[in-house]
Amino acid sequence: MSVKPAGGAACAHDPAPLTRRSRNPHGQGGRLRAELIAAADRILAQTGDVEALSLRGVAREVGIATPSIYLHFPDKAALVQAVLEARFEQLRLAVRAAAETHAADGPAAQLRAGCLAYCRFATEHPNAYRVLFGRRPGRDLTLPAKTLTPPGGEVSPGAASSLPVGAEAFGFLVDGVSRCMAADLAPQVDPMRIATSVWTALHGIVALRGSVPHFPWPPLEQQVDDVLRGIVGLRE
Amino acid sequence: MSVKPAGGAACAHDPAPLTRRSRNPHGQGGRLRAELIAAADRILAQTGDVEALSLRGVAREVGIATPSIYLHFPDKAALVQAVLEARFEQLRLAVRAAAETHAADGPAAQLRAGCLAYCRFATEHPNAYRVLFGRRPGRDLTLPAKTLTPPGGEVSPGAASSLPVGAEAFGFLVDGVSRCMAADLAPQVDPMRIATSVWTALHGIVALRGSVPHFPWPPLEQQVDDVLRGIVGLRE
DNA sequence: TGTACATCAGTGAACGCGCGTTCACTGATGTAC
DNA sequence: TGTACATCAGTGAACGCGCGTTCACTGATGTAC
Repeated sequence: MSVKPAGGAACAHDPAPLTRRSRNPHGQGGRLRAELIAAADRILAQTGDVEALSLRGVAREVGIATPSIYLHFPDKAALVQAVLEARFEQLRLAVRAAAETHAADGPAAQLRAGCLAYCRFATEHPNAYRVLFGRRPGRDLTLPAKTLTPPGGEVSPGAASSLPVGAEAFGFLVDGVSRCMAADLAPQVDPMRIATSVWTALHGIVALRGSVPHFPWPPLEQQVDDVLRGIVGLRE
Repeated sequence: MSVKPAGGAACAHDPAPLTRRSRNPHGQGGRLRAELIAAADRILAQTGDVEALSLRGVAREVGIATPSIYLHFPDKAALVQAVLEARFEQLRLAVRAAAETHAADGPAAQLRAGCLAYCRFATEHPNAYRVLFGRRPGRDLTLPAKTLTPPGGEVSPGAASSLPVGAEAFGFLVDGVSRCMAADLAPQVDPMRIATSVWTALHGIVALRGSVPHFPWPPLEQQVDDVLRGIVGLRE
């Protein structure tokens, strides 16, 4: 007595729905929207490829008919954009939480905690990170603009308006670097310039780990500390 | 009198061939192989997406019927692999040429030239670079193993055997760092560890430029010099 | 020198597939009277 | 309290498309006799 999908004889057009979802009550149709984002996020976490995401695959994962997606998103790009926004928000929250947790430990420890949180998000969710920062830009998908005015920032309004949501996390980084300089824990140089090089260094550390996993990578903490010493100039 | 593709009435199945290629003479069939690699390379340079490359697109670009590709490659993966090998070779040659050109200028200048050549290749061919180092690994495509034994290397044979061809370029990097240390231009630390952090730093510098082009990036040379000072410890 | 034949480079049509999207429809839940 | 109706959440079938790959075929070039 094997458990079979409801429906018995499978429809030839779309594969048999593995589990038939129960319909949402009136006024709660919006729930499906969240389920769709979560399902697409799950699929992207496995493939890491935005282009390879298919609406039919998402519908299969959720257990609905494909056209039902159009009740909540006008097209595929809108669904993908919603997923990216959700992931950027997760990254932002992870970095902020780490920084707040170490607020009492001094600017250097706080900066280190934020950097490590960024790297851990990337290494623990490599495909999600790739989707956020490994895309070629200007293709079908663009992210919504959010304001970014980093302290001491040289970001022109025009440039900032097209920055991804993750730019807020970059603001944390500039802040952290500035505080270390203010506390005389690091040489006083343009914090924006230093933060930029820290960001690229961290990105390189985690991105190459994802692309060349068989390389004998040193411990993440060691590389991050090397960056904080070498680029920011943190003593200790 | 507009110039029309030969054939007049277009076939409905494959789009009309825009230019009809003249057939290769006997014994020269291999020429098409090179043309196919070049065409696929051209397409990838525009899209930067290995998954989005299609045999039909390549055939269109070259001006042949799609099945002709199978005379030279057993399947799509083989063609893509050939393209990647060609691109890796270009990167390797670019870095080596830069290093050789500056051989007489001392180890520091030579290392700097190699690093800049690596970054220039990446920024001048962003999509090609993305194809080489931005892929998620272990998907359908894997690169052929080539031996890598960097001086002072800690790369185990098992790990090295799965490294991409570009690993030879990494060998140049370890060499360059070692020579700077030997000439007492930089602190004597494990050159493999330093070279690894330089590689990730350079990768971050160029990869993020490709993914977030609207960011107010500082000049490439400045960031590279910051890395050589901060990570390698080059004085001056 | 002529001719039958083999080889080589490449073609045209077709296959089955998964895709995004559209369309007319269903059927349960709530609401006005 | 009963009932006609509107709303809401979701469905099933179909569309046209581009894809990788297979198959039997073509037609020019070279070669053996």
